[in-house]
Amino acid sequence: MSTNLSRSDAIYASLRRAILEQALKPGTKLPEDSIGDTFGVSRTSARNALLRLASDGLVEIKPNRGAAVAMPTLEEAEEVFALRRCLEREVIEKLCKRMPRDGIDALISHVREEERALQASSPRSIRLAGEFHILLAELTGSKLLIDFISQVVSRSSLILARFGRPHSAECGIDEHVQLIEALKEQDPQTACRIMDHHLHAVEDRAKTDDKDDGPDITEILNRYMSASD
Amino acid sequence: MSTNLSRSDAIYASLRRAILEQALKPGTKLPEDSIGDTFGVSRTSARNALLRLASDGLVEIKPNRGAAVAMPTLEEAEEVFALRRCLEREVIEKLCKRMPRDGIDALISHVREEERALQASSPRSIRLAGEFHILLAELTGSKLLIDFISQVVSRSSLILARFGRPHSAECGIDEHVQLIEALKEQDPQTACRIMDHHLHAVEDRAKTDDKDDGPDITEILNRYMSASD
DNA sequence: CTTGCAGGAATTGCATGCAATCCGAGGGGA
DNA sequence: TCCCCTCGGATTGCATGCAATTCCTGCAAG
Repeated sequence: MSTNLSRSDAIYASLRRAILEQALKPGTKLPEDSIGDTFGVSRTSARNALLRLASDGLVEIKPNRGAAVAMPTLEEAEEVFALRRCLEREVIEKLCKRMPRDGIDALISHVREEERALQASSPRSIRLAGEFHILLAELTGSKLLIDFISQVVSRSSLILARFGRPHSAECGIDEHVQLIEALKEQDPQTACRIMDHHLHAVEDRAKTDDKDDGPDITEILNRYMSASD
Repeated sequence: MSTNLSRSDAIYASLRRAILEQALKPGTKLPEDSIGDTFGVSRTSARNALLRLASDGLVEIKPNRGAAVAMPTLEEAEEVFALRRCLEREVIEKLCKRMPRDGIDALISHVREEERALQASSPRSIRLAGEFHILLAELTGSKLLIDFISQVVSRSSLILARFGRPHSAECGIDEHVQLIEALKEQDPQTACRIMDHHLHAVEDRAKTDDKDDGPDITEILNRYMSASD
């Protein structure tokens, strides 16, 4: 069966999307009760989802204090980007050695979708920009690498939500296109250079810019209850 | 207070140690009931601990089927070691650039403890060998790097438990000593070479060698209930 | 004006009960 | 003999109730 989605899975997915699309901003409190109520399930399932998000680094859970969307510090931001450079280099090297059939096509069509979302000013564009990098990792075929890249990309999104300019399209789409070109030519030097530049460009958007906590999470969550993409 | 250990924390720690010291072998089933009973808590807490172990990759949870100590495949093993080389290189580069005061001393004293445990044929030696690498990561000061290294090291232990020779001391302690020397000289070339060789030596112990499932987990767990090191 | 402290509201941590799910054993039919 | 189907055991998924913990508010003393 394809309906393998237990209730906590659905909540996990919805919350994750809401955070990655910056609908839930860093610092927003996420009480088990409210989440359970808005999704029509008990605290147990909500708690479960929050635990998983915490292990992804997307929410922080303080004992007896509750969960909240994680607020990465500038220090953590540096750690994330340093490690991300390391991991993305590994991805590029692997892909230059062996790019799966139809890999380039998949990348191109993803970038197309990014462009579409960006022109429509859809909040999806924020998430899609990150998922481009996850798609790169998926093409390597290494489950673990996919996992790790997903984590640093998610955390990067969070960092941009915390420090970046509001609603900045985190990734320059041109750079994605250039990267695809270098990968097609199996040129790891160029590809790494582009990637480094790309990540630096993202990193440099870190400007101190604090935002206050969001008030009504139920209102936001209602928009994210559907499991559709 | 230092007693910040909720019940599920204690269970998580105990199970983790038992797995890393290969007292619980890959494939061993871990029913929530049994664990809860042996630790004197309800299934809720046991479940919580199992969820965290699953996100570490140490146990696999199949929906409605229960949890079991993860059985990594040879394919996954390759992924783990490839990524581990990538991450450990990052650690070495960071440490050659900046080694914290007393870092070398900490490493030396850790190796001493490894030697002691090995001579005593204690099961701790298996875990300590892995923790040497975690200590290296800790010296970099990057929380995220510590986290990722911990994951690949844990998974490596699991792989050795599954495929390696029984009770092999996974890491050659001499190589740990050599690595410390290279770090002291701030020689990343040599350090990386040693590390690569070191990891290859570990990886090469992968010999197909299946073991049957362990019968009495309660008996094993009782030895791991204490939170002591 | 600041400081200390008690009371209460909010929230989680945990235990337990019940229903749902999955797998394997065993019987009946071809 | 082989296959399918049903039934039962085992185990989890989820909901709910209660106790424990934390923090915040307000008041009174210095």
